[in-house]
Amino acid sequence: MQKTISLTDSHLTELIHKAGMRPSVQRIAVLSHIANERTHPTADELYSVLASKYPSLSRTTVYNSLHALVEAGLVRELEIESGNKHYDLAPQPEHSHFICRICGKIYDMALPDGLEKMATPGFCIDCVDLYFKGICPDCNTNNN
Amino acid sequence: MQKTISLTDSHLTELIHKAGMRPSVQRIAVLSHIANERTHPTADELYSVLASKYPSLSRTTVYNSLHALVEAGLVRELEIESGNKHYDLAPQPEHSHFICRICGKIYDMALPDGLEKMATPGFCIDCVDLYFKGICPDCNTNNN
DNA sequence: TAACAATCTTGTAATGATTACAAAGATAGT
DNA sequence: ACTATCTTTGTAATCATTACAAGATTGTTA
Repeated sequence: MQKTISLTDSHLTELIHKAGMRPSVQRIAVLSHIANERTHPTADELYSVLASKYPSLSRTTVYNSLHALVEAGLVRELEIESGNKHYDLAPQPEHSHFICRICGKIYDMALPDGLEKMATPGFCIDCVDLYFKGICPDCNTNNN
Repeated sequence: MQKTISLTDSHLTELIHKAGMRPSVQRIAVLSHIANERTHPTADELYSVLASKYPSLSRTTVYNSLHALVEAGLVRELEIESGNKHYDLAPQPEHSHFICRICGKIYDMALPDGLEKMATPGFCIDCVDLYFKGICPDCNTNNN
């Protein structure tokens, strides 16, 4: 089992504040879920989970918060699943992602250094996304 | 200037036929455009271009053709741009892709061998997608 | 070559994620 | 407390994609 470090709300508040945004309850909730659950949720998954805790929460607010957090560089958008954007905490070691075709779960994977050197000279690279697709160990076991 | 090899319609017909599908005019047109123009078009771009040549063409047919061609392994779906699937010819050397944030053009790039070995043991990888984003040489020059 | 069955195409309607927008609510600084 | 600014909320719109059913085309068989 992997040890996870929980980011407290006051720490997240500080991060949001430093990014020049107001640390609203909703933004903290969104960022906290992404940072501490590490499930790479979609906007809709975030809404479903948080709506029970914050009954007045609007889907639009989740989208607004995500956009603001991405803009601030605190959150990163994953385009690993067609038609559904997933979100991951940004300030952490660079890594790649794997999505299981059966259960849909997204896992963190290693990312080799210097991949951007693969690019043809003359191109200015500011973002590298490496996505793997296949079957995860859990689903592989269950289907045997 | 890069030398391009044109795939004739009769060759594409054969490819489609071998894949167990009927080589309809529409499918050949879609595959031919993807194979010979190499612009990594979206479904909508394909529709716009081909509709002038085939006035009765339906958007649904473009989607149907793309699905069938992807299913057959002749065409590959790129998820490099959020909310817009792009399409590329599949049977060609493995490569990665770069999208320019300014002009939106997609370029082919190298792909290092053995990337799937990055994955954590126990995972079964059947697909590797490497995407770069940034500014292309053309747009870099024009903005200086 | 006529006829049947299977496969494709087409157009329209539906879906689902995301965005636009305007009004109501909350916050920070004076 | 006051005011300007920022944020949330709900509804309506958008846009790519999919579902579906009817009509057209093709391949096969006789």
